[in-house]
Amino acid sequence: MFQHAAELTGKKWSAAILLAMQRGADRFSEIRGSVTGLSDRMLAVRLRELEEHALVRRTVIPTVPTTVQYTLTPAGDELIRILQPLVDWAHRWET
Amino acid sequence: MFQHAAELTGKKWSAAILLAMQRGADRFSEIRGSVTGLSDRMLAVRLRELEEHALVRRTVIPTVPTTVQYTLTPAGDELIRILQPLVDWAHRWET
DNA sequence: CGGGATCCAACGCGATACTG
DNA sequence: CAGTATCGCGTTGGATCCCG
Repeated sequence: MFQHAAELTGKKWSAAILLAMQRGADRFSEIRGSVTGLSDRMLAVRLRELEEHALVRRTVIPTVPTTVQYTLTPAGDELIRILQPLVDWAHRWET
Repeated sequence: MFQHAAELTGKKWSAAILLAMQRGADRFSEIRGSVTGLSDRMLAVRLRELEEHALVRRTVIPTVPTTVQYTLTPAGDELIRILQPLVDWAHRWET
């Protein structure tokens, strides 16, 4: 059901995180830095959800200290493009 | 912010209600009847939210007993059309 | 750097019962 | 017909502290 997609993207920060990733943020601290008000915990929780739903892929890079890279999967990439009209809609009708 | 739109449509039943209205349901009991599992309370709550956000207009018709008509505003109508690609996306990627 | 663990207040929403 | 009132519990999400 589409309900899942709507509830997932409707959750606080989810869409903001995806949009940040689309803008090029691919590391934990980059995403957190580009979304104002987002806490460590919520970012971690959301990333796990997005990963479970196969919208985001998590890649550990064995450097010291280890860095982790997050990339959009094809499904995630397509979703974020679909979300764009919604962003435009919000601007058009906002009070 | 578009966050509001995402959170609003992400709430349980919201999108289902809008879709029911697009399919022609314009009275309280019609909407409730066309969305399986939807309770009186949740429909009333959602309709109030949607009305506050100017996606739905509420019109009281002074008959006996009084009937109430719900119609999509231009904003609501546009939103529901924007939501359609999301529905398609969900079908395409669902596991 | 990239998180996990815990605690807790606020919210979401289903069930039930009642109303003009 | 078109709602409102109340209860009760599960879920969310912010704060804080800790870790490899």
